[in-house]
Amino acid sequence: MGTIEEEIKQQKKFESEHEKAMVNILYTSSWLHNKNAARFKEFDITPEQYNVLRILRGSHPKPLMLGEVTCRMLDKNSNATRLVEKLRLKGLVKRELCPNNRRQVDIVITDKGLTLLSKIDFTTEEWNASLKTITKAEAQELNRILDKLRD
Amino acid sequence: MGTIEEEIKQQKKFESEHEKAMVNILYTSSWLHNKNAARFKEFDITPEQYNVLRILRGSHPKPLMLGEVTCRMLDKNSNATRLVEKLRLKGLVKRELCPNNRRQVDIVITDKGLTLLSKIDFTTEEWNASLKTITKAEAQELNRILDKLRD
DNA sequence: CCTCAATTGTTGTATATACAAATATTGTCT
DNA sequence: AGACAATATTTGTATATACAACAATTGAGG
Repeated sequence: MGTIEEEIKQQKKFESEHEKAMVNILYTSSWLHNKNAARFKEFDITPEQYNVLRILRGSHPKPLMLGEVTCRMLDKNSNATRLVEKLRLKGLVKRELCPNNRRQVDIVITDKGLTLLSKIDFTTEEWNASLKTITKAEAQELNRILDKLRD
Repeated sequence: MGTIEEEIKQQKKFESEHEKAMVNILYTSSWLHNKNAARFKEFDITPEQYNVLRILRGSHPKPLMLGEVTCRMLDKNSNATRLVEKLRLKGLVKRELCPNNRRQVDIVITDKGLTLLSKIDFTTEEWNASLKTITKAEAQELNRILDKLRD
């Protein structure tokens, strides 16, 4: 591991710190995603499916309709219908037509889903430790700058 | 736009600044990717295809074999064979079997590809301006922290 | 009530990611 | 030369992303 230039064997210098920061965010995100995928592999779910389960646990036992799941997802353009269907086939969530509005579909995490998440929780400590190359103050500064970038 | 908690309508507080930073990187990366996709749409290429073209322009007129393209890509797991094939069908790159090692495939950007990139270059100023919500010093600090995180 | 726009979700198609198996070629060892 | 490991790429399959078209339901206004 090293600077972003080394990682992608950049031939020419970046034109600006801003361009370099953009590439660095995209690259680091891919790196994080791969680490997450490896982390969840033994539990037979993907990072995206984990994210949906976390969202549903956050509102449990209150169900969320599909649209509410979508707007809480990290990637707003992804297709909650199909992600939820994958989880349903694994028995981790339930789908129910909402009785008072038949356009809506209520989604609830099942006991099996909650159990899976609590198993994954046990691996969180190790996970957090792997991010401790930066200090808490640096993490705060990172959050501040990223929030400002999207402003 | 606002803090990452608002963006994803987080119900509970993040457990740590580190966890929040991870989510923030993934979220900001998705946000950047979407902005990039919109930027390249009028040129009928995707951000991933643009990245490959940039890599090939960087070594032009020297060809790169597929493996060299792969290791320079932002996402190392993506499949250069198929990305390059899409670009070839658009006439933006050429593929040639390497004469001195028939396992290798040499990839070169075409004149059409170079012309396309130079057209896109004209939009770069506007693009850079949109990242100027953060200062150069903040971009530097961001780069430093991201590099350290991956260490 | 009837029409029509808005809401909510589903489906189709193209692109890219993730990973493993398969293929062809080259270099090495005996 | 023959066997075999290493290299370079291709292909298959599953997952997810991006976007648009479609369908069903609801609510508002005449």
